Amino acid sequence: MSENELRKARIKKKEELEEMKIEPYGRRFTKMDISKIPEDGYVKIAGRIMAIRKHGSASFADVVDGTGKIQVYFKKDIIGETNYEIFKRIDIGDIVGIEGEIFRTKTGEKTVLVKNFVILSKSLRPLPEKWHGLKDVEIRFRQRYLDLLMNNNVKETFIKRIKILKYIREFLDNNGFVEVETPMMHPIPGGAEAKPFITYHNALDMELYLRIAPELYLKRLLVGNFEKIYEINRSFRNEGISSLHNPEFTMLELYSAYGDYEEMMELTENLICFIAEKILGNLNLEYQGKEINLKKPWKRIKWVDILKEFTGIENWRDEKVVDEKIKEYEIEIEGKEGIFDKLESIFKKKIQPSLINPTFVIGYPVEVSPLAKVFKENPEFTERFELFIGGIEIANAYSELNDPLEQLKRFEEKVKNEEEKKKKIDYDFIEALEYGMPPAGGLGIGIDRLVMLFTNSASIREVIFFPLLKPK
RNA sequence: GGGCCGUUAGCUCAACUGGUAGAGCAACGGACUCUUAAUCCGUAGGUCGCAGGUUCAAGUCCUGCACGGCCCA
Repeated sequence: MSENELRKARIKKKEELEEMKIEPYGRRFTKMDISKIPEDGYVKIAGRIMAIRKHGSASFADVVDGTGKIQVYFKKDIIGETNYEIFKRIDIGDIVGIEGEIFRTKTGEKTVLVKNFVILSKSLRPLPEKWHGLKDVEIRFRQRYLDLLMNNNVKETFIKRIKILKYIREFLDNNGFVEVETPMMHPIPGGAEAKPFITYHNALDMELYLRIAPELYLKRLLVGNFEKIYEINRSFRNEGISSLHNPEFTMLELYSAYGDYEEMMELTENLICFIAEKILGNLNLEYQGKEINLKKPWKRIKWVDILKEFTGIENWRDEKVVDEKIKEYEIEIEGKEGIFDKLESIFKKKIQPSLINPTFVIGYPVEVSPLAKVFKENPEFTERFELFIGGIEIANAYSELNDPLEQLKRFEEKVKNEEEKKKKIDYDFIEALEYGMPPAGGLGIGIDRLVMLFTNSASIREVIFFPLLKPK
């Protein structure tokens, strides 16, 4: 039967129910969770019919709610002729409310003997097949509700995501942090290097940018004497889509006044281990076939050292040396990239995939760290680290630059002309710094990627309910 | 943006070197009052992603496009 015919057959049943004075779309129904059904007694439950096994005048069905699954038994003797006719018009996918007696079948399965039932929602479209589930990735992402309905492990993944967020809040709240909210619409995009989405405010007649990072606003709060703050933020970057990138994504950013990047390393270790103990019960993680051990302390290595170790590059400021390696590693370059883009490409290709166990890479060049404080003894590098686990970049943190004039200089170095300066430099932020921001440690953790690790997901789309897809 | 792969019934998948498009589940009709991938008998269901082209003949070969996946950038 074609899709339309299947739908028509169900609409016909709906109309027959209406002729029998049965509402096909019911109302408030007080029910108990299926997972809490006792061993015996009388219960009222509700849920979706996921399977029906008809045996003439008696039939079994599986009912699923948000908490679990139970078998129910419709018997003509018990519910009567009329009700059995109503039952016959129930399809797989319909949502029903049921009351009845709990008993055990011959095979020992806990079952509700239906005494009474109502139809709460008549489903007009057939669910995907019960045995193989829904596999078509495109349908899984576009119609996530079907994915959640048919594939149990998908729901588990998202429940883990929800728990991870809960444990992050629990950990931070217990460690003296407060959760704050800052704007998602920015007059000047800042806090990261990324192309923003542009939007427009009619009444103010101005362009606004969806935030690429909350950093500059959170630091304003440090100026305002908030000391330990975090924001679990949705940010938006108008760039490519890949198994690690969704245009909107969730990040944790936190700031600790009077701290530094070393404090952030300890905090990152403690936070992720806390989550691991809660979610996994231990510190051993398997990600895409790779064994990861989260036991503290995690490896710490300087950026220059790891660069040298994996590539042999010592004089990394020499563009000729870098270009040679680009050639050697067969990395394609669009031509316009600067030396730091090239170094990043080399890092991503030759070093990052090897960083399976948690590794803090410390001391990035100041040129690629415009918001970070430099080392006192070596101003070429910043007090910054990136954390890699399972070959994925998970976190980025630094001792926050709190010298307003130095910050302005760094911003100005990034822009080429006067016109761009006006547009791109957040002078309002500089002004805030001029009132005095305490030294601080700041940390950003990619939540989607963290969830990928803990759920062994190969793609970020597996951990975002509705990843961005082109409309069909 | 580039390369490779995929798109066939509502779902999961077949269809050999081009030769009348198939199965299971779901659906529909029937039998059946302890099944659980219920079983048994029967029926129906297709713009083979879209548009061109080659050919006597295209799901199959060629070109373009759309969407998706993986890899690269």
